[in-house]
Amino acid sequence: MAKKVNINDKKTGMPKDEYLSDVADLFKMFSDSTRVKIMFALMDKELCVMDISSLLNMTQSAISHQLKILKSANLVSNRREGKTIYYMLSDDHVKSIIAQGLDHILE
Amino acid sequence: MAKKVNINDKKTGMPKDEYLSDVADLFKMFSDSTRVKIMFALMDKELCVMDISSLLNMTQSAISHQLKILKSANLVSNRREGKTIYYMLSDDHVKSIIAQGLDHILE
DNA sequence: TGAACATATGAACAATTATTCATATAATGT
DNA sequence: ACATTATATGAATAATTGTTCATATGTTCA
Repeated sequence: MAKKVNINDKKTGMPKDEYLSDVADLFKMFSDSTRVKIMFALMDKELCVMDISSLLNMTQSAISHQLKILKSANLVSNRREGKTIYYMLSDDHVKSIIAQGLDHILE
Repeated sequence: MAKKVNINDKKTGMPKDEYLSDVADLFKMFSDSTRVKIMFALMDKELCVMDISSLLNMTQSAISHQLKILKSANLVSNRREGKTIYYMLSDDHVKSIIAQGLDHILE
């Protein structure tokens, strides 16, 4: 039988503060339209920084800053190929979270 | 045959800016731990403002402000019963979004 | 080695935001 | 009408955050 980890607080019955804070931090990554656009663009294929900045019509610096934030949250990863650095989603969850968001607003 | 609404931009092939901004705005509602806690608490049952503030150990005012924000995003609704106002989730999407967030961080 | 290109980074700034405090609104019971 | 209880709201404040600008780092090729 699989071990069941208890994430709930004994008093409130809710998940411990830490977990719900982590949930909020996760969604914070999706709460900025630039980041959402970046992640959406990466759903199909990997892209380099310049690709993304011209696709979104934003400066290389702005994109680079946001990519760093997404990477620190482990939502994107990258690989270098010569001078170019390609970014990709690091997790299928990203796709389904965005899909669910679109679902909700289009309902 | 159902009518297919095109939400994509012709140039980029991505959903139009407006939609991805709306997605970001939706997730912004889930990007604050107080709001996440409130919505989690409302998953089971409706609660009045005082219930929520004592459950989360926060002031009535802070909770009231956040409830207003959630209501303006149509994520919660309320009903009055005498002096008391009960809040509830207005949408099953809320549950599944939070569940998916928890899923991701617990994986 | 040096020029050219791709990306990263730090500081600064404006804008947004969550909470607090004080007070207002609304409903109830006496 | 008045005191009490429940909730809402406006202003103020501190903290966080996204973008810009200037510059640094790292890679390639001649």
